[in-house]
Amino acid sequence: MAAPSLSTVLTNANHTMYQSGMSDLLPPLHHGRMSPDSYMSNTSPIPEMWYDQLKPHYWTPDNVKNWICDNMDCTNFDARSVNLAYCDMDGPSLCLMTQQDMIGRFGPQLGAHLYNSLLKHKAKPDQEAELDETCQLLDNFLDELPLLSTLIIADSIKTTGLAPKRETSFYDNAYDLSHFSMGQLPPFTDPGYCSDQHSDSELSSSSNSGIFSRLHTPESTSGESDPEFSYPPIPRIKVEKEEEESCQRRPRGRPPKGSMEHSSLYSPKKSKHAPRGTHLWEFIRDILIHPEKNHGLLKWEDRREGVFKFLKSEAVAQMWGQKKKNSSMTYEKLSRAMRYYYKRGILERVDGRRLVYKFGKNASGWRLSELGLVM
DNA sequence: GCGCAGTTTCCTGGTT
DNA sequence: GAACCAGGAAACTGCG
Repeated sequence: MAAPSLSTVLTNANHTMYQSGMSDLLPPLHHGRMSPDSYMSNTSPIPEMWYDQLKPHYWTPDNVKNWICDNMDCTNFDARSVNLAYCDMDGPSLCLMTQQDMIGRFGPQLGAHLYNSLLKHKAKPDQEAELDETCQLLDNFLDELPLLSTLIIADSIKTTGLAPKRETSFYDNAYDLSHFSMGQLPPFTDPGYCSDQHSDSELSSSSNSGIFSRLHTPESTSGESDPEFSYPPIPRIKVEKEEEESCQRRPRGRPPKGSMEHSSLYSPKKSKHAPRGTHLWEFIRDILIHPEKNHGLLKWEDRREGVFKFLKSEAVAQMWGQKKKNSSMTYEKLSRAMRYYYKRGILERVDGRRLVYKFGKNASGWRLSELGLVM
């Protein structure tokens, strides 16, 4: 390897920056994305290649340095011939550079290589777009639905005997909680499930930050939050007949006991071209690798080993149910599906630990190397 | 229509 | 006692 010196220097410089907390000073990334280093905030070391997950325009100075290092490594370039100060720039500045600028700074060989690499990165489709559906689901789930707030209210009633005061007018339009006493809380309602009745505009009247600020997730970093959400099953109230009819759909799986008589609900109606969607383990993975959207639903126990834990098991199950248009999903059912992954090597057992699972050899897309190295 | 993968639902029994 | 785990069995959906 001809370029260890500068790589080492830059890596050490990065490390010093991170350790000194300077990364906190980096400007926030666009689109609400977190800086790559914060992906690793749980248990993992500093990422060196997270720039690969972002458009060059969003790269931080660290991302740029790592990118340069990688290119020097793969071209066996002698790092000693590069002025370190030339590497100090952020993504937007880098994107403004012409090929001549690159060659001027880094020489004809490395400069041309860097310029081509930059073009590739610019043209590369955003990998995170693949996660948009899950992200959107997370946003919708936390932003539009009363579930978690309902749980908070239920919890509040359970502990104090009093319903918490409502803070926004959102529920006044969509769910008037004052109509519900304990045991008659409004059901988890899926806007996609009944999209005819509830347009996004009707339901999305509050910002993420507003909802998030109202959510209390005190255990989100402790790993001991499930009891917080160990609420009794929320009874479903009857919905308007009109809504009911439009939302009627034969649920997947074995029909609930005693439901076979209701043939109107189970008339064969198949949409051959409905999208299959992601699998459960992919859904879980996508939540895990999007910690900025996670908000304490799941957390990595051991990022390198792929060990993770459900912090709000029922909430995740409800989200999964929302994705699959199945409002009766529970953690019990979700966990059964998870256990089927053991046989297939997608998950591995983690004995003796509740709510803890581990990605297996047949699970992909969660490893740092997969997320950061693939061009 | 068939077969299969991937759940979903129900269930029993065990553990924490 | 509740929540969770394990796994068998049956039923269902989506897709080739």
